[in-house]
Amino acid sequence: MGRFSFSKSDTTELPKAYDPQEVEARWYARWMERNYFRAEATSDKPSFCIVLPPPNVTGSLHLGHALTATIQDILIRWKRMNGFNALWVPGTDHAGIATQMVVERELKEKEKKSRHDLGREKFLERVWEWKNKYGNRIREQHKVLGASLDWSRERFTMDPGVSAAVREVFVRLYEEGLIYRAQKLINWCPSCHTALSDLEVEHEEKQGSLWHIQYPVKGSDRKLTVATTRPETMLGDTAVAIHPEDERYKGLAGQSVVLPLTGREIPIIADAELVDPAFGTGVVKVTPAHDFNDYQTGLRHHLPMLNVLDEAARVNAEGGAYAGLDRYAARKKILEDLTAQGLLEKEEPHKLSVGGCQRCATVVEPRLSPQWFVKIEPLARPAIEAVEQGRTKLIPESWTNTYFHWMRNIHDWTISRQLWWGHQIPAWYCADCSPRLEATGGIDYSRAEPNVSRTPPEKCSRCGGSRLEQDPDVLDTWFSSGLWPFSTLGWPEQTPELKTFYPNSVMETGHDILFFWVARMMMFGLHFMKDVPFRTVYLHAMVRDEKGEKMSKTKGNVIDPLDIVLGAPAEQLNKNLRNKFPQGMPPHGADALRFTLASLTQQGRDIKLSLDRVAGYKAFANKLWNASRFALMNLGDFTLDDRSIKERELTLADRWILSRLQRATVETRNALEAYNFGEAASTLYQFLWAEFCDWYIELAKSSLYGEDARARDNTRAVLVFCLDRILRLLHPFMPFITEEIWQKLPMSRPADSIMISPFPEPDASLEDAAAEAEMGPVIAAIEGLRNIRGESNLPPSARITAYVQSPDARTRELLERWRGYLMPLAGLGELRVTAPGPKPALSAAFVGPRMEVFVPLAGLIDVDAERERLRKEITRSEQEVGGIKRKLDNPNFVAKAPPDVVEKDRARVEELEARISKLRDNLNRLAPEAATREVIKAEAGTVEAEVVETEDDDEDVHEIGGVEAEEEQAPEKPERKGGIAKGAVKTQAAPKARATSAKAPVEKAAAAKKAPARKAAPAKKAPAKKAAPASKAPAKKAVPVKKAAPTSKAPVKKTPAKKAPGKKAAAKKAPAKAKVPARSPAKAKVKPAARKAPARKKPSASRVAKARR
RNA sequence: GGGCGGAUAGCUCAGCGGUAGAGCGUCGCCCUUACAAGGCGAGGGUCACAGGUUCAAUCCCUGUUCCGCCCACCA
Repeated sequence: MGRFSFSKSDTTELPKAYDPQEVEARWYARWMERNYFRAEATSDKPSFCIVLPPPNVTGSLHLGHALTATIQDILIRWKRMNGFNALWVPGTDHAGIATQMVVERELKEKEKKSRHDLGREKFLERVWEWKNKYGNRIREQHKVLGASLDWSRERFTMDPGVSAAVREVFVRLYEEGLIYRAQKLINWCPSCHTALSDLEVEHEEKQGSLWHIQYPVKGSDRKLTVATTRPETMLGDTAVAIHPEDERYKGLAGQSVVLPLTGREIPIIADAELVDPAFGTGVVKVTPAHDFNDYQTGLRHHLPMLNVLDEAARVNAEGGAYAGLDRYAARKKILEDLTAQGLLEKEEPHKLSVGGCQRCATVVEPRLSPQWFVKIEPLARPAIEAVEQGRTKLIPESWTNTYFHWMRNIHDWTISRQLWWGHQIPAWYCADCSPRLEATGGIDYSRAEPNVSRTPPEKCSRCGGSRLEQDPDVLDTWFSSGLWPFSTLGWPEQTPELKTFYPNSVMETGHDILFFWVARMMMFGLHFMKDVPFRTVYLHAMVRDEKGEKMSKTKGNVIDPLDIVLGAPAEQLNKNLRNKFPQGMPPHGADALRFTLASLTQQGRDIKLSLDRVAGYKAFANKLWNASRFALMNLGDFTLDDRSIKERELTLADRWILSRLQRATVETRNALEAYNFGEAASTLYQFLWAEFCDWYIELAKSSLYGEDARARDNTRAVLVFCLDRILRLLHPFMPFITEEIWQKLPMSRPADSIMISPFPEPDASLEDAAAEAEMGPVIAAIEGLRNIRGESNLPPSARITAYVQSPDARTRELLERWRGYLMPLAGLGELRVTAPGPKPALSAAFVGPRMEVFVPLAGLIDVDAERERLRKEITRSEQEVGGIKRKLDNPNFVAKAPPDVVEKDRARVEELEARISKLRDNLNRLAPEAATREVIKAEAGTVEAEVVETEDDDEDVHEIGGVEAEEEQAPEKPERKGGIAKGAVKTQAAPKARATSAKAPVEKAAAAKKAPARKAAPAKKAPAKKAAPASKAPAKKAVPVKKAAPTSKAPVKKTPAKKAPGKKAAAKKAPAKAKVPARSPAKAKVKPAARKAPARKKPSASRVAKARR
């Protein structure tokens, strides 16, 4: 496509805060209009295809769906930007039981009717109406999330095309003998009145009882005691079993017992498989029609199978006196009767696992009935092999074993359901030649032979009769979804789509449907397409609430993803959320939700979604917005041309950020390639915030605001270049905000939307190790200075002077050259870079790599805090060096560890020791005794401040007191020693000379101003402001004008009064004080404890360390 | 009864042989002209417990204890 050049009108200034609502609504519509989601079967680009796991049509998206949509959209957008013909197929599932139940419930509530009252045809019309009414909701929700689905290919599992595929598969499997009909014991839901597959039964451990019941042996006085958890099934007993080797019951096999209550006579059989002599009494009642074990036993021994329950699990006519009773009522009655007859020996507590219906939780009843089955083993075998051979790969890999285990122990699949909503089974029974039921005269389906056919047959293949009735049952929902990877592409027609997009590239879904769905797709895909349905299966975790609990309506902890995105009034929220958001949930935007979900993605575990996290990523979006806003505000009429960025003459910061960008690009791509969405997200988060915003933008200001027009334009170019790349890297995660900003960048665009422009390629030539190395000292110096400032609680407005001494000419040259970075970022008023020499007296010091940085204390640094800081640094370094030395002292280590590791440690020791000695040195110079005797000579221009000999110059001390404001400290100053405040005092050695010196006044101003502004009095700092400036700091330009307050020192005087407002004097000081005394002891304690802390633990330092790496 | 995960900072989680990282929360200073949904600084961890392998273990092996999940026709 052509290039779309930037036009000025596009660059409206960005609003100050990002408003996702407005932006998101706008872009989705535009993408749709322009057909960007459409993938063509005829494209010559490599194809990449994902089919969306079809949600239930009548449902509504939950967070699990949002996770699915997010991950898949990331993959699709990423691939699309990488030049793939990326197809993402949307669709919905008819979800048999679930949907039918919903409609039935409504019918009952609104019209007090059952589906039988309506009849099949009418009822199905209702369901379709329902589907048409609610079926669009899913689509709209996906749009809100930004999912780039190809809506032109949307499918529904009961569409004519997909239905034809279902019939085709059924008929072919039947013809191949892989689908059969049989009367077998299956799982039956007495409430839904349908058969269920094994998977649809959920087992739960429950506390039940084991009842011991006596069965009189026929023709003797002996009684056999059986143990059972389900006494009601005794009505259907057709034998009693003992273990053949059991001495206790020797000789009984072959005799019979009289079944209590019914008087029926049943045989005693010996069966080693069923009976475990050690369990219970060693005698088992056998009920083949109501228990899977007994069923097998019944087959082995050719026992009669006596069904005593009806479809609702009530006792049927076979139950004699108990007929009509519900199974549990029957149990109760039976136990009572047994007790009355003295046959109930005892009842003991017993834990057992009970199977419940997945849909309605009703306890499932094994039931003998005619059903359709898929003979699964022949289909499972190739599906196992495909994974064994790696033709399909599961991610995380740990699922592979689970998959194998299940597939190797798989049972035939019960596919018929006694429902109305679904694919009616394409089998017809002949009314002329089928066997009839005696009772009703209807066709006896358990014995009838079906005519299986793709279309309704004209006549019966057996007798030629034409009165054919279709099998009333429908297929398991998963039968049709199992075909999804090819049925959506037009199969059984040989469409171009099928050719282009099968096998699909990735199947992305929750691990909870590995068996339900993924395994079935594998089997069907391999069988009918002769190839795996997809190359990769990515299984994501389950989304839980922030406490790790499953979200469910009954728990009331469900969070609707759309509420997170769009916000919601309080009354619409669940109770937890309502507590958290009494005013209603604020909108977070789809981008923030998506980024959150992507970040939380990690292998094989539950995802606990916390809204605080979402809020954090909303802030991230805002950060991106504002960084862009900053750029746009500072671009002037600049437009980035197509010339390579490297041809420009770049500053250190420019080169550095480009190098970092290159690394972030590689890392992001690698992470995505490996499906590490969380890592990709975190890489981008860190890069944008901690490197681009925290460092680059700040550094760039020096050239952006500078005089040099060329440098300014070059930095503008780098800004735009970086933003462009960042936005593209981020686009798959945050499609909306990235598009919105990208459209405003002044540059020529490769396409008119970011979503179809190329994903950033790594460009090794941008990597610039030299630039990263050069940034090292700059960053180190800035961080060291900030640390000093921070520990003394200096306000940002206070300018300080820094003396940097480095033995290394290169370092000195660098710092000198890039002083434009150091000064603003470290808040310097003045910077002197020299070779090592005399150190400024009474100064705070930072020992960095190949450099020492000094900040004269003159009036603003808290000496006590500074000492503390140094001690801390020393301790840390000592601890680290101690550990390493211990290692080096071990001859084995030196002998066996790789030489580079040893070398590294040696170097580290050297470095640390040098550092420690410098730190000690600096600490000593701050020793209270020393301090009293030092005088700062470093006045105004005298860079080379000298350590002044010990002259007792108390002036500073006095000054201190005199230094106004500063302090209310006075009162709390702990003891003084030799006139020097020893406690945490903002001391300042302020020789009178200082007054004339450059900085001093400034700091004073700052200090003064700060005092009043104490946060203690949150609201009004207004007055404070005024008061502040005053002091002797008249002219200093260093003082921002605005701050420089009016005139007189009068205000200053006032300052003392400050305690009144409750500023620090009152509020903060007090606590501080308390802290101080406590501090020492505590400190002592802390110190030892702190031993493990390595020197560079400060986050920023490590961040940068990383950055430098 | 099998199998699979997990146990790391107050919380949620990364890291997975060379003595620990993020986000949120906490504490301190700041409304500094991109952003207070913000900036700067700080504090916070015997990496569940016990053995073993190794020069070196949060990381590998074994066992234990707790959590969680899956599978299983345990009368």
